[in-house]
Parts: sequence; structure tokens; C-alpha cells
Amino acid sequence: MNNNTKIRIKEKKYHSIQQPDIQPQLSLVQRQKIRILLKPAPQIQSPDIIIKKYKQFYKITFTFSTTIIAQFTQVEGFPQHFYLPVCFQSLVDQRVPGFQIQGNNSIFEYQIQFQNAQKFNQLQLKTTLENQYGFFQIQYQLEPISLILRDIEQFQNKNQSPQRTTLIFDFPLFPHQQLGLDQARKFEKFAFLDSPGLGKSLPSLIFLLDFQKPILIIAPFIVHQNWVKTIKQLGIDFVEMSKKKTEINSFYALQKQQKYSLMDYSQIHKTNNFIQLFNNSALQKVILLLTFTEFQKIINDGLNLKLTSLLIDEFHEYKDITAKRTQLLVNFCNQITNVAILTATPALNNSTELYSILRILGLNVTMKAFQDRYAITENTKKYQKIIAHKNVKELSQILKIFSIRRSYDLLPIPAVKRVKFQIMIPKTNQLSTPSCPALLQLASTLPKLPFFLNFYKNFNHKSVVFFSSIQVADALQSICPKIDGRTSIQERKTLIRQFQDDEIQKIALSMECANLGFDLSNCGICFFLQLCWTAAGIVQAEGRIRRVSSKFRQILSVFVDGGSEVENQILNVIQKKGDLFEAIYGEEKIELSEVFGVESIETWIGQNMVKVDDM
DNA sequence: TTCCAGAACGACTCATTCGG
DNA sequence: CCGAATGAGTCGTTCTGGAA
Repeated sequence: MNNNTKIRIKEKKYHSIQQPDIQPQLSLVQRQKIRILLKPAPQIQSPDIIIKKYKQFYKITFTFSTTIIAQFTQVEGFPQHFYLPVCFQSLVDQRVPGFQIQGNNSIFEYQIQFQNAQKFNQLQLKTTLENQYGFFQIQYQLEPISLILRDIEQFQNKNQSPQRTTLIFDFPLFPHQQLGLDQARKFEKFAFLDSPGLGKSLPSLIFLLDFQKPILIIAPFIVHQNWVKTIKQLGIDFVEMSKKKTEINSFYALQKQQKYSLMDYSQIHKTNNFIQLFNNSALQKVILLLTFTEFQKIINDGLNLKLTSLLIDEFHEYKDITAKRTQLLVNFCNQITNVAILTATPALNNSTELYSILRILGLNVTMKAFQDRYAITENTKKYQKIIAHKNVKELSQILKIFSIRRSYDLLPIPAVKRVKFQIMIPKTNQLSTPSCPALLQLASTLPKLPFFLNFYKNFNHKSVVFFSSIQVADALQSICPKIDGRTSIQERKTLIRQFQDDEIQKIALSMECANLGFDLSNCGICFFLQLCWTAAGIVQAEGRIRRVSSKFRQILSVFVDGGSEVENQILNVIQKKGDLFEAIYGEEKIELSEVFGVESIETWIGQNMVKVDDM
């Protein structure tokens, strides 16, 4: 038996170790309904913080001497600890050194008393809370008392000895990135929901670095390279130890305190005493880059990661709260204090998709309560279908507290011109409407495909074609290179590089693959030969060419239209979904401005598509 | 509930490298 | 030189998302 064999056996042993799952036993109080009111309070004097447990309720008292009481009665749907950070934050903002909470289960009444009444008056406070947080439209439900205690404890700690040190990095942030970071820094858990291309990764990483803990990054494998790049950009010290396999695998755990080290799962295997390393508080400077499955493995191995902070990239992959992986993440996030969520498409289809974001951020309301409040459902024969949204303004206000979303208007990126490109198809070619959705996409495409292929063969401008069925991909292959689910990562990179370097003029991209991290800023025209089912998908796809680094002032987004019924159906679905986006974030809708024929496309391009450096 | 497509992964094969 | 270890590539499975 040689040395290597020994190591392998050791690792297997380590994997079989099952650590007991230690879950804190929370002492629960009954949920109760409260509503927020403001009224003047009598003057009280007492300097100490007292937390007393009675038979039926807890009484929590902070510093006294105040003139305002916020009373909470009759609330449904939200936990109290959800608004407590907000209260705390508003107090911190107003430089109020202390306040009081009095809670009483039996009479369903809570009180928060603010100290230092001279600095603001009742009206001011009410306006501030209303304007900033929509405080008085939001209704809350009480959480387990231990969570309230935890929040208060955190608040105490923060005020007495601020745990958070703000790190300064040389790398300059855009103003909007700085703004996002500033808002995030008021919270322990935060969601970065900016539009694609606005740069979410840097601020979110800095946000977590502040906490001085090991950082776990969960991201799809394909964007790992981007993260390595981001981390390098920050100028964080780490040492490259090996150049085997791929670039990703080339960073080994560096067991020195002064430097950050970037690791991935394969290195955990290679590090025998990883558990000891990770649990050692001295090892705070580790950034662990994982795919979700690797993360799952680590959790199953029983590795204690409770002292880490977590960053979840492309969070829309976890939006189904019933999915196993989402459940796992929610449970894990409840045990740790610092979480950052990143996604550019928080709500693709309906408002309930925002639920898992709020769960990760600490909301503990049931799915049913959330759905009742924010979605309109319709009972079909077999299942409950969500057909529309309601109370979106309120939901939007809640989201604006714990997350930040900005869209393109912040940046000097090219405007987008969306047009319809009409292809006339002989009527006999139209297929009957199939029942299966995937076939629906295909059926809408097949009749126009020969015409488009013929057109595109002679189209001599740099452009991208988006498709969604592999059959279409195979057809397009005869004209230009394509990237779909079957293309390997290496191949994708090569193609993208060649396209950016003008070696290839035309390229076909699958809508699904286009979601992740491609930068095609050297191109100004995209064709949608097929559509996906969501407005956000289209924006994402356009986002590949519509970037800050783009060489164009205006990009052309062409919807290839065969004029069939099916296509109109799909477009309707997309536009309906766009409404939700607009209602929550006030973003632009997908609307087609003009109908172009073959000649008018050429003319328009000739007149408008000018590269910036040609001007 | 159904179906299809894609992502990720494990199991497997095959070729190459390494240690004794 | 042989067998074990390692790496690359392929195939099938599982899970998820999306529509009706």
C-alpha cells in the first residue's frame, strides 16, 4: 500500500463521520396578530435593559425616557423580527441611542418607546417610516420570542461594540454599486437584485467580507470563472498553488491567517483536516467556491459551517420553495447570520416566486398566508393555478427594505429598439396548435424556419440568433456556429472569444444557455427566432449584447414573426408576465414598436447601427 | 397531473502517468 | 515491466422548471 492509497482511505473515513445535527431549541410563544399605531407615551425614567420572562409573556425593556409609543395590534402575515431590524435601523439613522419594547401576549399589545424625543417629533417619525418603509401599510405576525431576543441582542452588540469593520478596497465602485452596498450594510442579510450587467458581484462580496468570516459562494459551475475574476479584481491576496486540471482547481487552501484563500470542493477532499481547519476561528479568510451539489455534499457530510457567511448566486434557481434544494438553503440560512442573495430575475412568472427570497432573509410566514395576500388563484380541475397578483405595492415596499433592484436607466448603456420582423408564410404551411408547450414553441417556429434560414444566410451584419429548441439549433448549425445545452464549457468559451474577436460574424445561442454570463458587447443586433416563456428571459438574452462595454448607442432586437396564432399567444403570455415586473420594480415592458420587412431592416441598420469608435 | 428540455452528477470506459 | 492511480470523455439518471 503506497502513500496515496492511505490518503484515499483516510478521506473515505472522514466522509463517513456523521456529526449530530445540533439545532437550537427555540422556546416558542403563540403567534399573535398586531397592528402598528403611534400614540404619545407617558414619561418614564430608567437606564437599564431588562428582559423578564413571565408565565404568559415576555417583557423587554430598553432605555426609557421617551415621548412616543408604537403600538402593535391586529397584524397578519409577518413576523415581528422582520420589522425589528427596520425599527432599529430607523433609530440608528436618526441617532436615537435607545428605545423600549413592551410585549404582552394576553392583551396582544406591544410597545416600542423611543428615547431622546427632542431630536425628532412624532409627525417626523411617522413620515419617515411611512416614506421609507411603507410601515403603516405593512401588517405583521409575531415570531418566536427567541428571535426577537436575538435581534435585540444583536442590536445591543452592534451599538456597544460594532462588530462590523468596513473594509476599504482599492477597486473603485460605480456610484450605484456604492449606493447598493451602503444600503446592504444596514442589514445582516440582503438581496442584490439589480438588472444583469449592473455589477452585483463586487458589492455583494464586499458586503460579506465586512463580517470577517469564511465565505461560501454557491454558484453554477459555469460562472465560477467569473467569480475568480471578481475576487482577483478586489485585489484580495491569495496564492495559486497548482496548475493541474483547470484554472478553477488551481487554488489550494492556504493556511495562513493574513491571506484569503480561494478553494473549491476538490480541495476539501485533498485537505484531510479540513473540518479542523474550518472550525478553527483563526481561519477566517477563506472563500469557498461551490456548486450547489458540492454544498449539499458538505452539509450531508456533517461539516459545521455555521460560522460562515453565505452568498447565493443566480438565486432564481431556488425560487420553488417546495424543491429540496430550496428547503436545504432555507434551513441553512436560518442557522447563520449573514447571507447575500444575487439574481437579476427575482420574479419571472408570479409574485409567489419572491417568497423564497423572503424566507432566506428571515421571514417565517407560511406559503399559504403569503399566497393569500399577494396572489390571485384560480382552482382548476386538478390544482390551484396562480393567475394574477395583488397588493403588489405593499410587496414592493417590503422588498425595497431588504433588497435593492435598479434597472438599466442608471447606466450609459445602449437603448434597445424592439421590432417585429414579418415573414409571410403560405397559409397551407401553418400547423395546428399542439397541446404541449414545448411543441408549441417548435410548431410556431418550423413554418418560418426555411424562410429565416434563407434570409439569414445572406445577412451580413454581426448578429446573434436566439432559439429555444434543439431541433432549431440543428437547423441553424448549417449557417453559423451554435451554443446549446450540449456544447461543452470549453467550446462555449472558444466560440464566444472568436465572436468577440470578429473571427465569427454570426452565432446562434440557446435562450437557456444565454442566461449565464456571456458578454457579447461587440455586437448590436439580435434575432429572436424563438421566444422563451418569460419577459425576464428576453431581457436577460438582450442583456448579453446590451452592456456598458457595448460599442453601440442603440441595439436592435428583432422578433422574427411568422404571423401565426401560436406566436401571438406566446407573446401575450410574455407581456402579461411583464406586468408584474413593472408593478414591483417599475421597469419597462416588452413592447414591439414597428414591423420590419427584409429591406427596411437593411435600411435601418445602414442608418442607425454605427459603432461608437467609428463616429 | 402530464410532458419535454436542460443542468449536474455518478458510473463507467479508456488512455496515460506514476511508483516500485 | 506491471498494476494502481489519475484524467478525460461518454452515457444515463435525477432533479428542476415551465406550460397547460
